[in-house]
Amino acid sequence: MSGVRKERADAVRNREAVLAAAARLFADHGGPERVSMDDIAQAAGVGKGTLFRRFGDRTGLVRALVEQRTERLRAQVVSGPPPLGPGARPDVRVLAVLDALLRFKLDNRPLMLALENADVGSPYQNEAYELWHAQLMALLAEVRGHRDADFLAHALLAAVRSDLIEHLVRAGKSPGELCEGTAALVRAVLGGADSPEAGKVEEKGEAG
Amino acid sequence: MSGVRKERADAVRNREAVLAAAARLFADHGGPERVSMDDIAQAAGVGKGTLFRRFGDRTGLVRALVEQRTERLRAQVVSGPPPLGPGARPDVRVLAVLDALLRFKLDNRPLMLALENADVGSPYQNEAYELWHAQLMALLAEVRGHRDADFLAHALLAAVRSDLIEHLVRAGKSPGELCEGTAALVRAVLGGADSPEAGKVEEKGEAG
DNA sequence: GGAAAAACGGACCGGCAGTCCGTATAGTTG
DNA sequence: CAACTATACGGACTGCCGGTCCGTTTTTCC
Repeated sequence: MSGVRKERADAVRNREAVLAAAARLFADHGGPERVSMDDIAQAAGVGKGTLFRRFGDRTGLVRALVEQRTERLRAQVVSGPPPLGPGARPDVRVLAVLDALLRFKLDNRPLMLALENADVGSPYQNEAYELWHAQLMALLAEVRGHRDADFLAHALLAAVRSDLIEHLVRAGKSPGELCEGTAALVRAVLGGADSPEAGKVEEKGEAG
Repeated sequence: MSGVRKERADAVRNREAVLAAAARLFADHGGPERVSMDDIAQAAGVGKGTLFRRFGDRTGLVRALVEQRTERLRAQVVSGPPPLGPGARPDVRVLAVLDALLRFKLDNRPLMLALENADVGSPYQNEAYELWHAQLMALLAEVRGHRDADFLAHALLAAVRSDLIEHLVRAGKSPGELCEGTAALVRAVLGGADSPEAGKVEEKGEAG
């Protein structure tokens, strides 16, 4: 009775080995473009054929890596506890989401930089982007109406793009400064109040 | 004394031929990564050696193209007539600059997209970026104080990045909608008022 | 007109993405 | 446990591309 055979154990092992090796090499070398597929295969301890059979091509590998990395964060936003997840006030949540995204990218700096630069237009081809955008747009609409919510959500996300973060960090900005800047942007977009009272979004951590 | 010889005529001719060919090919193929240097050389009617002697490598070629394209716009901002150039009120000028940048990128869509994606971090290695940023930061500081002006200037520029524009256009947005979105973002950042009434940039007394 | 500087061009080199297929192995069945 | 089959493995192989090198051609200057 041949139904569907399970995925072979060695295949699973190899796939994970490749993803792990790729993540490390991309991070080490600061960009997927700077690592050859041969190097990845060798570091993972598999043949080149295996690598390409699994992931199709370089882009496929990068995409798989993106999905693996963002899944955790996505889960937190979709169904985690407030303020990131549902339940918090929309204004609070906008800041929480942006802040989480920023911190996530700071924590995975070389990798996320590599991933967003995978190829032309890649940050916008990433499936996760749609999610962040839809989420932010809905929240913005709640806070300040539907007008321009679409574009403004894109603008907020653009402000935490990996290469901008990289640029600022290299220019000497501290993570705290970036968080503070992001918060200021969010405040401005949310309702304009620059003063804390109008839309006091409780300060999250960094700006302590 | 004959210390310096002039640049040879054929060198000038060839350099321009290469730049023109590269611009066209990049635009046609939607990205500098998708065009081989051989193709560029052939399209320009020069040998490969000539191409590399002039521009060093692919990056150098792209950079030269960027400079050539942005020079006009730069001149307008630095020393053109208001509202783009000096003389206009800072709040007006912020919008004018952003809007000009947006329109410029819309007009040169495939090329600018290609240029900004030249390689990792490229939009921020572009010399012109420093100019736009410094300009916007100064203007923002005038309007709303120095606090966060640095980051907010970056955020504004991030909102008109070529790949975002490309994404939005492909998603069906009209240029008008993009301008409108940009304007909304600028209003929010400038002083917070979103509705034309509630708190425009403050009182816009025309005659200062 | 002629010599030297400058530039030209395309053959050439090393390396890399992606393919192909003979071999090895996990899983299954009796 | 042994045989058997589907599945996966791996690395040799191919074609292409970025960048170099150097003999040849063009420009400039006197």
